[in-house]
Amino acid sequence: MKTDAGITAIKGMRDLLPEDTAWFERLEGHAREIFALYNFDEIRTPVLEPAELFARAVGEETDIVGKEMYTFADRDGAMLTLRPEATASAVRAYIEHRLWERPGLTRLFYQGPMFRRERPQKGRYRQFYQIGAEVLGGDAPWIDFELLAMLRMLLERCGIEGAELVLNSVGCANDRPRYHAALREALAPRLPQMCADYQRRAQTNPLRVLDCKVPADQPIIAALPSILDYLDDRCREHFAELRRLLDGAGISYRLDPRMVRGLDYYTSTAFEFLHGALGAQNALLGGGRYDGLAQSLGAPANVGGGIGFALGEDRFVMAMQAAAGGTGQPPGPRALVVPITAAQLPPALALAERLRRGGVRVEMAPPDRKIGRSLELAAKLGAEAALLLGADEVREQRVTWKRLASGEQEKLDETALAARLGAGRSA
RNA sequence: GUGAGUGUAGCUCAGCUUGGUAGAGCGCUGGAUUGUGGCUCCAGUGGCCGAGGGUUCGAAUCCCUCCACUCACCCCA
Repeated sequence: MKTDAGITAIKGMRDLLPEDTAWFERLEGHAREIFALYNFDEIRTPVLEPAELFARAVGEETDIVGKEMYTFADRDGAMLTLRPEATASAVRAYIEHRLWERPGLTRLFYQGPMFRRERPQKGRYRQFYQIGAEVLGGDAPWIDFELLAMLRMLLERCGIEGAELVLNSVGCANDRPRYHAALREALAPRLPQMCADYQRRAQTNPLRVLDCKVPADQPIIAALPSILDYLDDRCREHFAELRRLLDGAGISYRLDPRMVRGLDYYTSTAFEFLHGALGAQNALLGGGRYDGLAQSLGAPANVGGGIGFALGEDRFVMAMQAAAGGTGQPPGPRALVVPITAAQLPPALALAERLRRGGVRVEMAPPDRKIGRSLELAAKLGAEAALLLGADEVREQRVTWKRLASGEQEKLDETALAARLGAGRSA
């Protein structure tokens, strides 16, 4: 909607209204709870970073860096970028503050807005929200296992059913040259038949050819060699061990040797959770291992690897709403305080203050309206009770408590009222 | 960057084919006699019909241009 001044939110950026933020808060609450169980602590990094950070971490050849970043010159000429993802920032902070010197693994989670200048569509916005976590300082398969187990718990807690875990290993720096060579060789005779995009991509980033969705190309892609046949001993054993752990814990997944990730820093383990309720943007969350990223950002060679994930809150919330069968409403006040005339406004305000100190969510009705109007308002707000305060009540030092659902009412002193409002309530 | 669809009241939409002064439901405001609600009934509020141009006596309606939004491609969370 356009305002009189013609000012609207800019393309791809939206206002999250109370009925939306209620879902985001629910998701974030569940995530914080579960992250704590796995001993993750929160990190908050700046929304602005030096442009170079993402070029180095995410990769010059990626779509994100190549054409989707909000990058601009600061007043002093420094090139700044609105973060398109947070792993690079988390690892930058990990190095900058030498967190690897703290005991044990470093487990960090984050939450906040990310920015990518893409064409908006269902489940995709230019400002979107991610929750993610990173485990830094180790590369053992059981670390990968724990991260996936944690994600399973989060999906369960959020009531999301039918999410499919897709798993692959994309190999390490050791494997890539051999696999790329094999890919190029296999592709060479077929390349002229493939779409133009992928003819170019076969040179710049052969792995991404596997991502091609053009139907005509599918038979060609199906016949290409599998990355899994080109893993070195270490990568192969790492992946095999992870799969044993997952199988042992009853965590099911679909192995997809064609699944690759769009960020260059990924190595070995790569995964996605897909969900059907999201339209074409069906990736609910994604992540993987990125051994070597810390070194490429300046960490010493002895600093261990890392693994992490990011989930798209906007998409996750859609899946939660699909599972709950509706979009829902924010909770609303527990009680509406109704001063019957303006004379009772001060005592009504005082009553509301005392109730709030007691932990009750309270709304005030404007004074001097017909009582019927105020009760109607209470009903529409979803309040459990209306608290009527007129001249009689003030004189008697009591409040008329009325339960909206049943219509029953009673004049109570404030102790009894507090008990009535406090009994058996959860937020 | 490419393609398709849609723009009419705060919201969801009808009206457009076959041009004749702008509609419905919901919401909001008030009323149905005094300090008692959700239902019902009555009334009211609210729109340069996305913008600009053209055709016409007359355009929400037909034509052109632009813009915005949505979905999809691409890519990703």
